[in-house]
Amino acid sequence: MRQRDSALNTQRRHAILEAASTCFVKSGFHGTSMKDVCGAAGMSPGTLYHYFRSKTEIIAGIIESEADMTLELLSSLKTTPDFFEALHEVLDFIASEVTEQDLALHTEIAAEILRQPHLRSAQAELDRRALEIVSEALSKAQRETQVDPTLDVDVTAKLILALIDGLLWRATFEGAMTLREQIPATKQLLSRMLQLQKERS
Amino acid sequence: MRQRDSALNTQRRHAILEAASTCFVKSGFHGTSMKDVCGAAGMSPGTLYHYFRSKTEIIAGIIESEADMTLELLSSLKTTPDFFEALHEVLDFIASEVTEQDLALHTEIAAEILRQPHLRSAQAELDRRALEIVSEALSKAQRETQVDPTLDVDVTAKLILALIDGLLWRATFEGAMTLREQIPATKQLLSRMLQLQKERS
DNA sequence: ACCTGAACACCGTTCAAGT
DNA sequence: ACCTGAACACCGTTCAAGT
Repeated sequence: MRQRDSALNTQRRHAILEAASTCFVKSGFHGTSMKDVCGAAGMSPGTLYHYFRSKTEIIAGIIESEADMTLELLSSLKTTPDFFEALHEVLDFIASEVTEQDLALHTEIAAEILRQPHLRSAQAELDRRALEIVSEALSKAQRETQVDPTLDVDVTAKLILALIDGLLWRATFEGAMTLREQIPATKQLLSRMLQLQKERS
Repeated sequence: MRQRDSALNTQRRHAILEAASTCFVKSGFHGTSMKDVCGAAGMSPGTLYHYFRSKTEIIAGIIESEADMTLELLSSLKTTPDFFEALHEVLDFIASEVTEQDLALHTEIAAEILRQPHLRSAQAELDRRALEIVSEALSKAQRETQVDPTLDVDVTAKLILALIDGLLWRATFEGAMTLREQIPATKQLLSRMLQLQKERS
């Protein structure tokens, strides 16, 4: 994407993303003007537009760095010997690391993803990769008879991700504390959903 | 909220909401200017601002009418003799009635809810009422031994709503068709989650 | 190339003036 | 009260000019 990548270039871009994140958490995406970001980053509008072509591209930069972390987190599901233990670790990580501040930024990002077609297709691509990781992890767990082999892995993977997305969405309104309270029940739900079923009536 | 409610008043407000919805579906919330809404509704800016104090208040009006439908849909869970049948009907309704256009409007609404504090607290209030309905329905189903009595009704109700929200959120990127394909697996998941458990191991 | 800051186009909202 | 449309304040972005 970027043609040149000098030390100055990456340094300035990073500084802008940091400044913008701070502003977005404090005042929201639309509550902060480009002038605000310029002030926080200590540069003029012309300079900022030299490194980012638009306000949306700044959000895209923030999304990109968050996406890497998400995919890395999910990857542990593919390498672990115990699928359920790894799944619990993922949920615990979300519960412990997600602060009110993170949720505020997540909210601003989500709102802008919903609005901008370009960001939406980037998110769709991220979702596809996340889905692939979880599907493969489920297949592996099925082969090792840890997970009910009658389940369709793609559909099941989508449900798992939908559940996590829904929990984060609701945490936006109810706060990080309520999210944390949901975690044990979520683990139980996933166990009942995925584990080998006994014959029943 | 409104002090006077003459026929002209309600009629004009309704016309504005209709015009705005059409514009938002076509161009998005930020893609449509107040001038666009004025044109679609056939009135000048001054007139529009006579009936709605701001662009946000227009979205608030749309949300209000959608919220009523949501709560009414969930209410069937409380009155039904068969909880699972009613739950399946709710899911089927969502799958059948939600068109790509509905999702587009839902997306714009969601984005703005995330952004505006005033809308967020309105959404939180709606969530609280939805939660109450589902919790009560679960309690009733437990008393009638249709649902596992060891489950915490509040936590379980939140999980059900989170799952539905997550499915709708993902449908935003993957389309209404994919949502429909998820419904059978969602029913199975909810059955495993809620039904009386046989002893195991 | 990297940077400045004034200038431009646009949009949400207001308000003096009309009926 | 209901309505008009010009005017205001603000914001994302650009560009001539500098180094």
